[in-house]
Amino acid sequence: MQEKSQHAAVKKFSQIKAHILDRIESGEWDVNQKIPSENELAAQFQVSRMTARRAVQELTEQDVLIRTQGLGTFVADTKTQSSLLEIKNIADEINDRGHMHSSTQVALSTIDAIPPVAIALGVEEYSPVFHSILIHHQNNVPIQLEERFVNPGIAPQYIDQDFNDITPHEYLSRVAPLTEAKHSVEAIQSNKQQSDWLNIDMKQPCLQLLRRTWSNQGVVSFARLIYPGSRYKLGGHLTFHTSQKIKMKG
Amino acid sequence: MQEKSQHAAVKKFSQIKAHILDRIESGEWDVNQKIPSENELAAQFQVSRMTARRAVQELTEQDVLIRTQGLGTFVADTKTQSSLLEIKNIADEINDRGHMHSSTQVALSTIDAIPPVAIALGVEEYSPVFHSILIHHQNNVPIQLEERFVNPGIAPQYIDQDFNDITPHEYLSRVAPLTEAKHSVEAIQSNKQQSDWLNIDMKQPCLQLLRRTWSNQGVVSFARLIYPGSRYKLGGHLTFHTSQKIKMKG
DNA sequence: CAAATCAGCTTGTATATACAATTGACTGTG
DNA sequence: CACAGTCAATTGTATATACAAGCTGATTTG
Repeated sequence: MQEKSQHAAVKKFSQIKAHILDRIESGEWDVNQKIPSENELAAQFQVSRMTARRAVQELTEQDVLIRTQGLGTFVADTKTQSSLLEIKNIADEINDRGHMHSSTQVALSTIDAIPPVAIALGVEEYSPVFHSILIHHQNNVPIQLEERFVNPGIAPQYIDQDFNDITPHEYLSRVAPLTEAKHSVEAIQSNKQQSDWLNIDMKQPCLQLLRRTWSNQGVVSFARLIYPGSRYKLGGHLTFHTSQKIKMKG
Repeated sequence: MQEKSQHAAVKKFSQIKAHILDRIESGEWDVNQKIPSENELAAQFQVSRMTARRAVQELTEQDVLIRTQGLGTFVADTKTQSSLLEIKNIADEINDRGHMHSSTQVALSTIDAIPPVAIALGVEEYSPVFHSILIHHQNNVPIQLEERFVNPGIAPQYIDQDFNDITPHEYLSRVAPLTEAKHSVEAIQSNKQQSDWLNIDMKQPCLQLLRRTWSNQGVVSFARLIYPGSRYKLGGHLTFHTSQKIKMKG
């Protein structure tokens, strides 16, 4: 069965990025500590210097590292973080961390909108809406259960898609560019069905993120995203929030 | 020292970036319009493809351009959105909702910093730090368990306060104005002690929010905030920010 | 001793090349 | 006409190489 799809293979430079991030997040490499040079990384990972350089370069652009010509590369101070949690889509988040994202479509159908769904979507109660369920994996481990209700008036072709090829978020962004989104986060206990899909024990604590998205035509979709508490933290990583930074010369 | 002409001092890839930005800002290249391919730019500027690529690549990372493999490079829409969750302190949040906030001090002492706490606070392992535990209520119902570790070097009088009168957050804001904060959110199961304090059944799903706060003197405190899943949702708040102007250096 | 120089490391810029992956258009076949 | 296959263009990944430029520490020189 070919239900599974890999939206991206893990590139060499991504592996090196992930390795560097791991060392930093584990505390093995402290702030201001010098990290291996491009040549050392290249030798260690059996890649060319240019490939190692790319990994280091991209992390530098994200303010994770600081480089000085002639001196070396150092772990950046983490101070420039905001008190805002950035909610990104799961595929980008996984890829940004240098891991492999894949997803499995579990269901895709038209259902009658029960009142809470109808209210969230702004449609008539018991009118038909699209309903999809996907499981997202990081390195083949389930990390998010995505249940989504979609307004058929705004994305009428949603039902004809194959979400093994493209994520619902990606598809919806394409057909109805987002103008607004609202989130809420809470802790819940997984039920039997959810535990099965996420491959965790029953009644484990999970993060539940509810998201409503708008385009200029109205509410596009209402999604319930469930993450196993043991495998996911929201905002535990650097929120590089392209701020206009003052650069100081030391 | 050999003199160099100013023209040679400007990097080639920078010249190409400037050229592309000029075309976009002058309106010559409209939004969504296809721009010359890497090979065309390389030929036009008499550089290698990799150099032209670098210019286009950097602008893509700044959301000025959008690239699609096999298709080409296009001028991006000037608006990008990201949704951010705002984390507020519990007392303000409860008051903002028009409810009554109260808190109970459970513990306040000096302890030796075990390694994870020491790392979070940026102090020596097993050096003394302040430790407080409070329960916050909304309309007399427990809604947050606050466990906090405080850097004594920055708030030496923390240990002498009575946190039935003032919240730790309020006190710390007063003595060491916060400059930065970092959060992570996850789902956990409450243990016996936590369940008792929050007056909930054991092993209920809870939101755990970890917060590190900085002042300009360093890490002020590290807090673990636990909310019963049944009583609290982290509020969704949306922010749009238009892309900032890209300034070229050099 | 103090200053200048040099050697050796680092990152920065640039080139040339190869092949993979994706898209869209073209083309031949039934 | 419909469809499948092919092909060209384009971006994506990766390598190998060369030299420039900046920093540090050791060496040489005045």
